[in-house]
Amino acid sequence: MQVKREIPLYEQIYIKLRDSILHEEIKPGERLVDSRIAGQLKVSRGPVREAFRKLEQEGLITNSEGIIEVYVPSLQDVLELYQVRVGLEAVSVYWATHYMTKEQLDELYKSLLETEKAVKLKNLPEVIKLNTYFHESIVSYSKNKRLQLLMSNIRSLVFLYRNTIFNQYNRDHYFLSEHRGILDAIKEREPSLAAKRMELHIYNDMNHFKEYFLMHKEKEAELQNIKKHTE
Amino acid sequence: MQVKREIPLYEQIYIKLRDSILHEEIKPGERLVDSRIAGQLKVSRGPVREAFRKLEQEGLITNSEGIIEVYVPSLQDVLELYQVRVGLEAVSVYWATHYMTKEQLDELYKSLLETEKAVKLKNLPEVIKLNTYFHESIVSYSKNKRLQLLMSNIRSLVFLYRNTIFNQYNRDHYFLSEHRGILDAIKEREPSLAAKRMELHIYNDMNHFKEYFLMHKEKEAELQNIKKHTE
DNA sequence: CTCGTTTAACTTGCATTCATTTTAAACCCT
DNA sequence: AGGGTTTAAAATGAATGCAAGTTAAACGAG
Repeated sequence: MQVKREIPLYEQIYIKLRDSILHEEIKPGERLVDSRIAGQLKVSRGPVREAFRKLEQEGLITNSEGIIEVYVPSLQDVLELYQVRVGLEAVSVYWATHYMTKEQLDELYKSLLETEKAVKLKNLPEVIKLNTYFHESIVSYSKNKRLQLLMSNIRSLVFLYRNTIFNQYNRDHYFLSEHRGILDAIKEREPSLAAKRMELHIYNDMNHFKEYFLMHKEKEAELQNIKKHTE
Repeated sequence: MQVKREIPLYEQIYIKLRDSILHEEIKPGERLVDSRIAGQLKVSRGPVREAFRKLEQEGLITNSEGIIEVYVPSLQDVLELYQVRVGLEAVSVYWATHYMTKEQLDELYKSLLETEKAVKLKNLPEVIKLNTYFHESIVSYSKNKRLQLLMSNIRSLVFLYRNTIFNQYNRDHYFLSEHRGILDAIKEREPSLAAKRMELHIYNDMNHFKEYFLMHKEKEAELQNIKKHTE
């Protein structure tokens, strides 16, 4: 019999802070002070500092001259993350094509139908959920643990950014056919084709994100202008 | 003017341990005890523990039930790392093709000639050095900071593994023409072709590594058998 | 009111100390 | 000698204490 050792405090604090950052209870750019957090959580500063080091290595917080702040991704950062995703998800689907069973594939086709429904109903949260499911499934079917680890880190950062700057960017329904194209390539057991389609899909996604971002910034600038003139 | 704050101890310890692991002064599987290291470095345990958390997050050490050990990669792990490399380096060369200047390209061609010389002279350390230079250059020309970060982490782990299990696996000279093919594609400014060739190159590398590994294991098993019979 | 100085609070980094658990060695009894 | 118990050493986890530096507020002189 194995007796489980309880999870150490620094690990619990790490998870708690990580979640708080991803759920925006702690906002990007916000400063983190070990003593303050230790006080809030009623623990000593030691474990809090250890948690900081983990978050720092993960990229969720920055440490510049001893000043700890929640990571604030720039557009450049997000584009770089997308480029990395292109590489990693292409490899994912390449190997997933080798390993996925017919049942697993059918499941994804089914989920795709649900996504279509959700798009028609303009149920955005559901669309996002299903879209995430699509990508995460394929990554997990790659049977590559490291790929999964890297992708989960990246997803955190992209997720953080999206929720930070604007609630969601409204993607059109074009991605449905792209998803279908990827599944079709898997069905035909053509890993390279599947990878190619995944690449294009994510590049498209990236470009839409970029456009939406710039549009958003423009609007913001306009608002600033109006504000200035009325002052 | 900026006055630089001195580097904190935990950071120095992190770097020191990291290097020690990569240079095999600390061997894979070896247990790390914070109090012992603190004693050796004549510091307190606090900063050592913070360094541990960074190394842990980076994947260089494992933490199972509070027992900290240097990461021992399995063959599966290394193959997974190679698969990840395929994705990341393909993306690297894709973007490097956009950004590399003629001078930078010429420099790599020149380095390739040197590699050929080194291969002829069977100067293995030089070959390895130049090979690493080739790949790292392309990653850096991608102008993607995150890509560079991920690749440096991965390189550490692969490096660790190679040096651990056997000193070096002896790759044939075939990779020279593959490198040349990649550079040619960059010269023609064909990002997709360059990416494709990089993929194939790394997959080839991976397969050779695998073969070499299994051969090595076989020999080891034989030696074990002989040992048993003579006991 | 503004600029500069003083000073108090805060923050970080590191060391020391303590409690608990784990490991290993010594010991004893049969 | 073998097996089990006792006990001492070591290791982890966490709290507290302290020094040095930074920030910011209070204060006062011009």
